[in-house]
Amino acid sequence: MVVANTPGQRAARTRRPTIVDVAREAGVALRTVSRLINGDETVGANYAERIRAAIDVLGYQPDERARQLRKSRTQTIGATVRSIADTHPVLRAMDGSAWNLGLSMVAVSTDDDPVREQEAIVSLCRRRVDAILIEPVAESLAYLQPELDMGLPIIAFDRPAKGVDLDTVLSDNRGGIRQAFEHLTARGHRRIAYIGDDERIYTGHERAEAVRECLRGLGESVDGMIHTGPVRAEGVSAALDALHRAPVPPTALITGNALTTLTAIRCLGSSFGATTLVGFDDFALNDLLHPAPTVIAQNEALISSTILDLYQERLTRPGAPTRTIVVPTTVITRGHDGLRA
Amino acid sequence: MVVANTPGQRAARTRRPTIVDVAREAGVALRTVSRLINGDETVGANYAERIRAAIDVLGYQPDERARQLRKSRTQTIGATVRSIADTHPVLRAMDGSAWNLGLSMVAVSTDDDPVREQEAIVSLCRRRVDAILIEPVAESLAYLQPELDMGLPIIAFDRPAKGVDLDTVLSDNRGGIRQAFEHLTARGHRRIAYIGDDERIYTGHERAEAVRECLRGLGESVDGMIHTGPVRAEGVSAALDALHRAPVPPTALITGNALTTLTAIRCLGSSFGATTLVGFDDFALNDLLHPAPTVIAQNEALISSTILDLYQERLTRPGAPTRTIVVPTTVITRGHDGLRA
DNA sequence: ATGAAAGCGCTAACAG
DNA sequence: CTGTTAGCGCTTTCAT
Repeated sequence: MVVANTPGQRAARTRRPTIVDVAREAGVALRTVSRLINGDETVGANYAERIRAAIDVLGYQPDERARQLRKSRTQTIGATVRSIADTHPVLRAMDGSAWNLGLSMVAVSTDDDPVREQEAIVSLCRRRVDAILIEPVAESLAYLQPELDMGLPIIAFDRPAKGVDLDTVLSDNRGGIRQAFEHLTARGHRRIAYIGDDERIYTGHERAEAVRECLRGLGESVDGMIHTGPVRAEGVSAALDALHRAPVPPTALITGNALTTLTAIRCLGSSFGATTLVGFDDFALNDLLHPAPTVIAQNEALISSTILDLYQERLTRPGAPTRTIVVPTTVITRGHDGLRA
Repeated sequence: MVVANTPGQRAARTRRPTIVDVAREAGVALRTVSRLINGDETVGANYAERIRAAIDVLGYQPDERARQLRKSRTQTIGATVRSIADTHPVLRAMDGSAWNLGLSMVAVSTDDDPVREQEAIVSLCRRRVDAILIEPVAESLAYLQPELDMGLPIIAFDRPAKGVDLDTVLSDNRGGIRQAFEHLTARGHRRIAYIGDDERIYTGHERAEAVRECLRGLGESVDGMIHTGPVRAEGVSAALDALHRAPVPPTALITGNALTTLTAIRCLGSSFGATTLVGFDDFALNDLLHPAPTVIAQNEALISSTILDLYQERLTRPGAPTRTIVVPTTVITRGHDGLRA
């Protein structure tokens, strides 16, 4: 590790200028500066000029904390998500649209741990965010009720919140599985297997359940075709083995979420190319794989704008009944049409 | 899109309790509540109990804005990065270590646009973050000087800042390229080509320049072996073609960053497997590719801890000369040892 | 159109 | 060990 020291010293510190300094420098009242900053048109042009000059020469920058403390609004919406590290697509989409509404977004990770979830929510409340977006984890979010009563808009997404009545935006998990089945049956598959997330997780449950329904609808046996549990290499590998050794092996596989899809591909190794696979969730770099798997993609853009709509409406009519909105998924067909499992 | 309305109405709002409410409820002085909240041990046990009960019954949560306004510290460090969407590995690493120091991190995107960069920095200053971490973009960051003078620690990473003297943490770009050459020459390659980012970008320049040095060191011609420019499919594709049609085609290829590596793999398509490739930067899902490319990885953990060290030292000795620290890279050898370009 | 003054919710001197 | 009080920097009535 190379270290280079630059000789120059740093200048001595000056106090950070406040709005009072600006007012003094410009020779006007504090109030007038404030009005100019907040875009009030009723400031004399000559005054405005003097103030702007003062701001410039002092390098004044209003203190956002003080401003927010005084106004009630924070112009910030907070979000709790599984992991801030893996850039949640919904958040990414929201960040853009929120910006257009003059809102900032701040996200914090829960690691799908109820304790961390509550810490995250508390931290957001202490920052007095204008709204909270939650990808719920805990068995009960009843502790949110006081916040709700105080008028804080709280919206659940991806999974419904338990123990409390929240505005909610979900993907159509069952519809997505049906789309996967349509894709596969159109290509002649009937014996379709599923490997997915723990059924204690809402999306895991919904998707597995939908697979059962579809299989029954086809008159196919469900037995041994559904493998769910925490997504880990061993589990997926074992499931794959079991499927392979089944009396009547499946001809196609549906994986329940992006991580399962990736894990399955890793486990399949070179036999991946010979497996007909449809994955729930699209993921980055998907197209680099050979063959690239067909996926059921969630409509993050629509989910994001729906969340924002719900937020706006909640502001308008704080007492209105909560709503749950289900957003459809889409099949993205890629070049993966092998015929063997 | 399915919409379900839940009949329940929301309760009327109550005012959010303040520290005064807690004091009144507990029948103690405001000051005492404040001391309890801030972990002051000198609060009578019986009082403490009463206060805790009051906090609980009122659902009191201290206002972080007010607290920060009063204290000078924000306990937050801000960062400007190319894109907040693609989870910067350094930030991810920093988030963890910062947490251990009781610091929060807030990141905002620049899109490598100097205007957005300045907006981002200003926004962080207005939030009065305790320090700013910058992945510099602008031709001159001289406008930061007043902030520096006011004692705000500002640290550049990934590339040096121009027009201002900042503490800086860089990867050893040239060393990384040398490592790539060592890896390749050990496997018998001498005609090594390079496709990389625009040389107007610091890392792009350093890496391309290092390739030239290495090539010359081997006594090989540099002519036509180096292709740099904004990373786009057409450019990379054209470069690949040119390389392929060269009088003496290269036997190995170095790609200058993750995006170039991915783009090259896309362009190579099925001939990827027959290409000897070493990429600068590791990337997610790398291992899923066949064959998985060998990469020069940056040491994000070390970069992150170095940044934090620099920050701490700057707090301790505000006037000290700035330092530039260069962090070594590592070769991650993966199963990609084909012999043709 | 502008100026004086109150107060957002909190912490930290300073006395008791 | 506890209570009173003065601000942090800003917005915002309320008069002028």
